[in-house]
Amino acid sequence: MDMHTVEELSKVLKVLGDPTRLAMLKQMETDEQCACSFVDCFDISQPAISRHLKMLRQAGLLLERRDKQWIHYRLNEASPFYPLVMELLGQVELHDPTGTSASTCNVKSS
Amino acid sequence: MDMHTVEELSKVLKVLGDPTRLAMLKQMETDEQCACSFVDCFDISQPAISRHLKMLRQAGLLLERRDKQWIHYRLNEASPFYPLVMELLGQVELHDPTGTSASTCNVKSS
DNA sequence: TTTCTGTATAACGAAATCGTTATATAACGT
DNA sequence: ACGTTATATAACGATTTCGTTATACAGAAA
Repeated sequence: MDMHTVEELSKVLKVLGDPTRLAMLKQMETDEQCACSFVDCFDISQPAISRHLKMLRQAGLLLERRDKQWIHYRLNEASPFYPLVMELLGQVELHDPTGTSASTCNVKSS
Repeated sequence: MDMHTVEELSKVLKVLGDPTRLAMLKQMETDEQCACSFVDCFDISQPAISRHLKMLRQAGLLLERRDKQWIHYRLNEASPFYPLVMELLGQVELHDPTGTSASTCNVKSS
């Protein structure tokens, strides 16, 4: 098991401690996601989504792949926090992650 | 394994996402701690310590035991987040949790 | 009762957070 | 070139966070 300093770990937990970001990560649990899918899925503006993605990226939790004009994000399996993130996501219920999801959100299937 | 909603989990992660609170929890990992020991251990004021403890209590993570004028806090093993907290604490390095600990902090032993 | 120690709360300020709208940039299609 | 779509950044405001100092409360001891 990898060990972390209090500073490192608390920084990551702070990033995870937002319902929108946590729900975004949940959507990336199994597949990569296009940034635009988050815009459809959450009832916040596209710039707000973009900033959340930036925070997740800066925490080292995400990798991106550009395909034409779309940018696909996925979990960074090489992050020292990847095991932790996966375990947390495993404890997150599906359906309507934030109560803010639009009807097109692919996480809400029930 | 217990499951949590995104809302619940993100709320707890937010509480955990502060270096002082995470270090406080680390000190309670094995033993209960008197509130005053945190005051000695961190370079912030007593009221600041008190507010951090209140947040941890309100998140359901702590239980308290009054003994004369001292209040001893310990992890709430009945919290649905207790297993998660313990696992996180297991990934936290000891020594000088925040870089802010005073020389009397009992966590820094090396 | 007064005093001391331990803890909590009130009131305040600086900085961070998280949303918005407006605008810029990148890549595609016509 | 131009318009459209996808994404990022800038600028701003409301709210939250986290520290402080001052004060209140609780219990012990003189």
